[in-house]
Amino acid sequence: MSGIQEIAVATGLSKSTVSRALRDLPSVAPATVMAVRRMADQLGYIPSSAAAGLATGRNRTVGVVVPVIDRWFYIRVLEGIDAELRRAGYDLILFNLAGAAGDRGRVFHRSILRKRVDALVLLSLVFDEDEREQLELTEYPLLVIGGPAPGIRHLGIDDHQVAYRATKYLLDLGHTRIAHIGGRDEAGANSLVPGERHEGYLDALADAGIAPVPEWSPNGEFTFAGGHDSMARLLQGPSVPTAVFAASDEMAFGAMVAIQKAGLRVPEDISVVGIDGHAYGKTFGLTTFAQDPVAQGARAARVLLGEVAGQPALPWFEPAPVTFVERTSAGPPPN
Amino acid sequence: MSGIQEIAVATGLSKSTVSRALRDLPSVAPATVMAVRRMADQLGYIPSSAAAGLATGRNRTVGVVVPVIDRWFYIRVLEGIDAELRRAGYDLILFNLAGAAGDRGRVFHRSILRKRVDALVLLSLVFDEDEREQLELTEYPLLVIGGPAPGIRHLGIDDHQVAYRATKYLLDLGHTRIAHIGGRDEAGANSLVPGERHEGYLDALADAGIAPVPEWSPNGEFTFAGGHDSMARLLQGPSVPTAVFAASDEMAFGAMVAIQKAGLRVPEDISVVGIDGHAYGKTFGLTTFAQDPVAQGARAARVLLGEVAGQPALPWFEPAPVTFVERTSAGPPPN
DNA sequence: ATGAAAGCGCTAACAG
DNA sequence: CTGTTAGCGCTTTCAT
Repeated sequence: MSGIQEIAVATGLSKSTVSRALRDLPSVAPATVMAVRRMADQLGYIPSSAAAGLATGRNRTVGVVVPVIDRWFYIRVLEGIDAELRRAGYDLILFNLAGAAGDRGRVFHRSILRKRVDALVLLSLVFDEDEREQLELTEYPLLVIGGPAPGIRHLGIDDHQVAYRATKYLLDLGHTRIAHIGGRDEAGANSLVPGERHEGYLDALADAGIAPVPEWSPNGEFTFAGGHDSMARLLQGPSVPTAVFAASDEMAFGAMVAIQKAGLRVPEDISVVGIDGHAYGKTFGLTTFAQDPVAQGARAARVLLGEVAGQPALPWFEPAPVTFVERTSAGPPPN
Repeated sequence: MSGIQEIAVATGLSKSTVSRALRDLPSVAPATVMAVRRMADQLGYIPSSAAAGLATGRNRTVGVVVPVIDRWFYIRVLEGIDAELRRAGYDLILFNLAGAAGDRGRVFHRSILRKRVDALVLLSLVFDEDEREQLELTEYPLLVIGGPAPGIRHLGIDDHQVAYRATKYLLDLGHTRIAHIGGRDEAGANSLVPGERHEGYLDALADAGIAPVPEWSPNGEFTFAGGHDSMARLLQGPSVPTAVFAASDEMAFGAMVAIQKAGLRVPEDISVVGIDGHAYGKTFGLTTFAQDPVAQGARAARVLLGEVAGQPALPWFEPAPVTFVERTSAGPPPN
């Protein structure tokens, strides 16, 4: 049924040698390795990760904590992490805080901090004092992807800058009446991202000498429906903007749909730009500032894996690259 | 640093008692439990899942295998599974076959079958002889969610029936020129779902005495872009359908966008219905046949957890419920 | 290049 | 209600 032991007796070798052969450590005769190999899968040997983990203290597993999972960005990051982990023979344990029905604390203590993972990736999460302390107590390497997180190194784009660029792009096109569909605190994400992007927008406006219209910064909740509803409301306001900068592509799509529903055209009547590089962008013709979450995830996984293997910890990351993708959703303001 | 042992000496109890107290087994004096508890977190005790796993043979983990992750359905199912698992104190290991860069076999042997999970959920996957054999060799309970999978019990909607109903709905509205945007074999999914849905469509047409137009069953690849492109092509054909039944909501959205881009209206010029119950549906006004993947995932998790706990295995599942959601994307054919 | 022996940290009978 | 005694299956010095 199970066991390195069986292989040992079947081959007439010792457990140690079999163990070494199976992990192809040096100093095992090639012939021996062969024999062990053959016997192993002849017996249908399946290693016990628990036993190996107990013995080595390593679980060959990294945890990924997401605030919610049904968001384009998180999913792509997950893909990037997964691919890299898989390549290294590591498994990925997913912790979805949203699934915990508000019981974030329990997930934290009972699951995440359990000695089950060798490293941890936190997605767009900000932590309170207590949580941060807990995290620091953990021995393993960790990092945040997505938003800056006070006290923890983080990997991601420069949110403020990209928002500034996006707004500036609209400004340069001639727009002066620019709205920003952003978010507040994402469901449990407690992330700094929405704020950073809003600031970037505000700063670009300020640098252009334009006073922001308070009603023009609705909360799109970082969802398609939220973007749509925000735009619909904007369209009914006493004065309507000629351009919209959405803090995420999904919200931008929602806004575009709302604009079209209202019988207006993009970009002739209203221009729209987003941030992300969502797959739907091409079809929607959305002009956007694309980031590469898959690469970010892969990068994170590589760094973590390296550190688990003993490499010195990287204290911080340079900002992840952003690519401007010009399509057809933005143009000069009407008339 | 670690260990139940430390707590034992610190409290003057034995390892066993501490172990019992920590897991609140019966037959431990309440006072003892208290004492152990306090000492445990005073010492910052973190249990070793590897040790527990080795001792019990249980890992408190279930694996979920997805063909690709960036699909609405899989993500929702994942949420359902995760929530239920979390509640039971189980962890979820994610296996993304797409991430394996075609190396499906390796993921299979090196990871999935490793003795690391207590149960397995397979999403919309069909297996070849060899894989099925391997799966049967595993001791733990498993099931497929999504598509029927020969040889393995499966939980999901009745794909043929829902497709039949969707087509019938269009037929009853008076349409006779109905196209079907479906899929072939999803990227590595190797699923039976697309075929079943196509059959349902064909059968409904046949029952209505309508001969299908071969060109009207394009492959939308189950993606938004695929749905869009398929529809765009349909629109350029020598003859254009008055209604489209998309095998998934995402493809339906793509089709709607293509229709609008062509200057046509939904449903006045062309009706569209989908399958799924995607969150975007409300905004798009899509009439669809909604399923509840979160519930399916939760159900699966509950069943598996029960079986891990010793309950007898459920041999099969009744089809998951489908709810007809009538919105505004379908109406009678023009003129 | 291979073997022997001692654990890794916890659970599970079996006593008491 | 609590303690003792064995392991779970693998890795890892230390010998040989």
